[in-house]
Amino acid sequence: MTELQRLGEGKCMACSVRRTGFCGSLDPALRGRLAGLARSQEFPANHRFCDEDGHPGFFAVLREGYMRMQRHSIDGRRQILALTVPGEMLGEGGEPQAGYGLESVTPVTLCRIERGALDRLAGEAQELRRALYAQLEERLERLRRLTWWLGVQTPEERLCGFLALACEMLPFEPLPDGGGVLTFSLPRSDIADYLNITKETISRLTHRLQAEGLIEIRDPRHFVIRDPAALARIGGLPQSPCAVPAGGPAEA
Amino acid sequence: MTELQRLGEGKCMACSVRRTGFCGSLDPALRGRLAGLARSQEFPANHRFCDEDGHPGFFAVLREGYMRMQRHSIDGRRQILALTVPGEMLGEGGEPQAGYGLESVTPVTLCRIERGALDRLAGEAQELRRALYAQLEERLERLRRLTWWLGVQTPEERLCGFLALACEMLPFEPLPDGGGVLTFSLPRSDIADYLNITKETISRLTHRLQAEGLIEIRDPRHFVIRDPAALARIGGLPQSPCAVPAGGPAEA
DNA sequence: CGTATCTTTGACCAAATTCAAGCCACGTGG
DNA sequence: CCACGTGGCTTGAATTTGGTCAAAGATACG
Repeated sequence: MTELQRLGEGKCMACSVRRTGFCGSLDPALRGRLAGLARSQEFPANHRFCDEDGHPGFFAVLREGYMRMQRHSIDGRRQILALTVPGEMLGEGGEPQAGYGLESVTPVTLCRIERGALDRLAGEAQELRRALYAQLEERLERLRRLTWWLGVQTPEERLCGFLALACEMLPFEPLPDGGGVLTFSLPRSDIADYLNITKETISRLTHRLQAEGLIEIRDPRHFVIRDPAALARIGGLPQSPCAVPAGGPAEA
Repeated sequence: MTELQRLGEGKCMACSVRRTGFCGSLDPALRGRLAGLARSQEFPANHRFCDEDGHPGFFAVLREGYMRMQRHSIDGRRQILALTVPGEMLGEGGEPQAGYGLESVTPVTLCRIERGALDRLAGEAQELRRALYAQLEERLERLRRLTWWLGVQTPEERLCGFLALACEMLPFEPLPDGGGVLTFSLPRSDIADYLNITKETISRLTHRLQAEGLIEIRDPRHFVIRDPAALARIGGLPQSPCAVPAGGPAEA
């Protein structure tokens, strides 16, 4: 009930992810009702939202920054099971989800809704239920892709697939002569623990891809990618790997 | 509308998975309504229900046998993303799920419901929606575990985890002096493609585990497992790895 | 008894990890 | 302005592990 941080219609109207991702999939009336329940909050990088012993009724839409959901083994090995980009929701399952930790990768801004209030609204609004279900299916699909990567793809294929996807999910500045510049805010270690390769291997592979002319390393955080589709092909992704809410028909 | 194969109340009453898994999670009245829509069908081993180009509105509960959901790469590598045991539902997502093939591992008996009829019933019965959502979450959780296995666990750890889980999901005949006999109907190659190791490695590992006294190989399809919990520990699983609908309290 | 299928075993090899050190950009403080 | 420390990235050499390939057992079934 902290009036201070209440989001309200005005701030929601101005939100950059309002028309994308989870919020974008709702109709304006419902989004308005949700906005009334939401509070915006900022957190620093590497903030631990909940540890691997489960987390409380947490639900939020990520407005800015990146988050990771991860798990550690006793001896320190880590697997990142999901990376969340702005516009996506967090805390999809109603369950405690013990065993997984949720942390910010970069500084983040969340649009947070109390679990109970969300559940009450979902109880009466079928559309919200459908949106939540759709997000859960999207999560499942992404996890299948990750499982596929980890299972049958070589490190090189995984990295290529990841780069191709990154062109659609991370900041990607198109260049006049084709392709674009991809900006990573994620450190190598997080990419490594997502794809289950070491950061050394990422380094070796990116430089090999550069030698093959597939990418160009501007600096460690900026890659020029001339042909994302070529990477997608190596990574074994379908032509348009990730459903981006842009309306243009895919070229045949 | 094939009256011949209609399940009806009687056959549903006699079904072995009626009180477990998906069906067991529904209340009797709803289960009765579903039974009216269901048809029982049998299929041979290795029957392809849908290939990797997507499948039509398929929904069923597996009554007997095992199924696998898998994906192939162009050069023949395969990843099994889910193994389905009796009592579980198939075709969880409403979506076409392009990219994944669904096949029987052994001869199977399905209790099949037409997608449209299921959706109509779900539209009016909140409880059914909840059950479907719960199954989707269960799928997500299992896939996370598989991702964890593939990502950070060694082949030995994966196999141990798999064996421990198998004690709860596959036929497990308790022995008087502790432990029990585990029966595999799955060929090594399917286990291998699920855990992403080769069948040769499975063979080497099982024999090593036998040498270490953790298991005893009766014959290729029957293992004696004295202490499933020990395997679960090696496999990095929580104490009671899989929620089995048996009511007994876990020992501390 | 032969055939087919599945499992087991052994020898060799490739690939990614590990470990170690070096590099670079950045911010701090003298 | 420059030394210095820090964190992240890169590079190299040695090592290990599980895969590949090939062939031999085992089992079921006609």
